[in-house]
Amino acid sequence: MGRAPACCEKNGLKKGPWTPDEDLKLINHIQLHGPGNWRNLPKNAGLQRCGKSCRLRWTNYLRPDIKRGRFSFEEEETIIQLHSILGNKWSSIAARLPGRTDNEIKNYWNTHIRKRMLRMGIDPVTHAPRLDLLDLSSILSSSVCNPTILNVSNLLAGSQPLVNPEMLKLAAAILSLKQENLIPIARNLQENQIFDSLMQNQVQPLQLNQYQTPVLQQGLFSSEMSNQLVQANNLEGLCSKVATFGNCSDNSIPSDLNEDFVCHPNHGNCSSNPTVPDIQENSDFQSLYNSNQNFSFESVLSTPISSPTPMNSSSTFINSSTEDEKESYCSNLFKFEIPEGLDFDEFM
DNA sequence: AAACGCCGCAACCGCCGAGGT
DNA sequence: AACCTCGGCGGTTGCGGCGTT
Repeated sequence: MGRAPACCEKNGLKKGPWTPDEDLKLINHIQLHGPGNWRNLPKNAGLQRCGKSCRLRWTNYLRPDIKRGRFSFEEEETIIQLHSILGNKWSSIAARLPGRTDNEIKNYWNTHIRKRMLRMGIDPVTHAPRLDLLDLSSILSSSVCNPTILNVSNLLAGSQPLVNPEMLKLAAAILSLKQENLIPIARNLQENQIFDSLMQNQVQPLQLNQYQTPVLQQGLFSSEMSNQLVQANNLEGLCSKVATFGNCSDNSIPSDLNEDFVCHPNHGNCSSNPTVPDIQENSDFQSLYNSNQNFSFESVLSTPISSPTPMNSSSTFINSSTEDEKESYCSNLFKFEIPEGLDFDEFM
């Protein structure tokens, strides 16, 4: 696997995947002489590789302290939390996850977490709700508080609609519920501060880069950053509420909403409590985000890099769970899936 | 069974900063 | 100050496995 290194090709050095024999040579040499001096290592170890290739092979794969296998829930939680603070500083994130390499974390982020966040309507870069979803929140905010304001046809009119039509359907669904004397829901939404916080967000999108290393060094956890995480959580709550209602066989739901938002049949929450869905339902993934509200730098950064006790040592691993099961955490959390017809790239 | 397409991840690329001369 | 070497980092690529048609 992997690509052929240009430098190796130029120098007549071997390229591509490592063979077990090469691995053995590299391991034996490092066991005898230790890592380092990568430039001369290949020659001394009898390898037809460039030093850089040897170093990467060692640090990303052969190092004895590397932990293989699936990421635990605790690890995933830590990655997301740290990424919200550090951004794509994979080496810094890896330093807090004993046994994991920056490359492994980067890969896991790009292939699993990032995609899941997109599905959840969370921007994986800023960890804030997606802007198009914020548009929805502004519609809801104004219309729930002042129902005379909303004119759906105006929002969709013109060559460039103000909002994504799919989002508008969601808004229409909520307004429909409100008109069916479901005011408490709207009030509950407001109690979650979703409107205020999201409105702020809409005006000033989060610039997470400003919270990188300098903030870390100061040991501060920005309240604004915390708010962003909470806001993301709140938006999830909104989605949960809306989509849970969509799961009801209630005639108050516009038919076109049900067409586009596929609800999972196994949720069945509406039957037990059809009017006020509980956004605090058990969900590992939701608790993950909820935990951000209580997140402190100390809790993460206090773990020594070389700590003999991995931070997940006492946690419940979900290594045995399949990716589908992890996905189900999300679907349980939000009670809806983005319609397949929606092109995420279109919103990026 | 073969063809096709998607996905995960190992490995490379290119750039940068630190340290030495 | 300028240059060079080395190691590290984030971004990207593409092979191989696997599921689907």
